[in-house]
Amino acid sequence: MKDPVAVFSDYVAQKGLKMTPQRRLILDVFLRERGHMASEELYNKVKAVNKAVGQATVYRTLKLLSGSGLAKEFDFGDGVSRYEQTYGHSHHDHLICERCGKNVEVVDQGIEVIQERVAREHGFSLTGHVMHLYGVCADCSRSA
Amino acid sequence: MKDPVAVFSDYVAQKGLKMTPQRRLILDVFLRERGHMASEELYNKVKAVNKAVGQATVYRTLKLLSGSGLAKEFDFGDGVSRYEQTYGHSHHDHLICERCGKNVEVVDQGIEVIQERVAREHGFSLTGHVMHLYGVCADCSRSA
DNA sequence: TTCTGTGCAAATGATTTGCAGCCAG
DNA sequence: CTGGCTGCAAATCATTTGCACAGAA
Repeated sequence: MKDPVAVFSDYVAQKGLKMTPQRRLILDVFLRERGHMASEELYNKVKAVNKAVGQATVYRTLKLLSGSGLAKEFDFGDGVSRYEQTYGHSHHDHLICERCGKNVEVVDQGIEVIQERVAREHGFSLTGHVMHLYGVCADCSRSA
Repeated sequence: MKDPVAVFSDYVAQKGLKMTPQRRLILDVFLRERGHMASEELYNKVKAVNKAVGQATVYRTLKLLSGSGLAKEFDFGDGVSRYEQTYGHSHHDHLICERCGKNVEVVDQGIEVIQERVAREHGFSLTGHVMHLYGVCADCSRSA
């Protein structure tokens, strides 16, 4: 399995685009992080390494990462787009606490199978899905 | 079962708010529609009846409808919030065609049950969920 | 009367885009 | 060289908010 940097280089090259130091830096910082990250968070972490990088570049690069398949864009319903790593990360859904915002990644094979079946029943071929379960986590319901 | 207008009146009264002609008009227009509607679409339809109604009032009223339980806010990932009627509509998930945007409402009891179980396993008490299945519909895959 | 609601316009906040110069291929 | 990049600031776009007046309870 190629390393993510190579995946990105290939994607960029194949699109006739260029590999720049900014893009490499943003990719590095992005890969170093776990979980979901908003563009602005990433921008701040990137600035910590190189203050000269512009916010627009981070936005533009995140789109490229998305296109290359290394990142996936998520929208949790607060007006901020978040991105999560998909490289070496298996698919998962989200279990979100409405009180504290805690975000747990979950997978259930049963759900995946049924989703496929539901789609097929309606003549759809499934390409992806987003499932967010909202609730109250143990900690929050205890301290309520 | 009370009619939706009564549900809204009660909600408004109980909150110490007032029932105004604008709110009634917006509610009427909203109820007359099927499917998912963005604030601006609703605003346009409302304006067709009464040009004097302001866009901000539509936004504000949609929030109230949401709070009253008559509407549910949805975010499909394009930066626009959409609302769908929940009155007399049972819960459902969405099956969305990536080519033509077709949006089919689906329910599967099996998924609902598993979702509950998954949440419980993580100590969460579930309050709601959003599930969007993305794929290509029969029509689009035929004409591809 | 007393607040709450409304329309309008200005304010927000995230994301995008135009531009002039820079640099990877 | 050349067309793609970058940083900056200005521009968008959906949504929110401040305000003075209007109107429901």
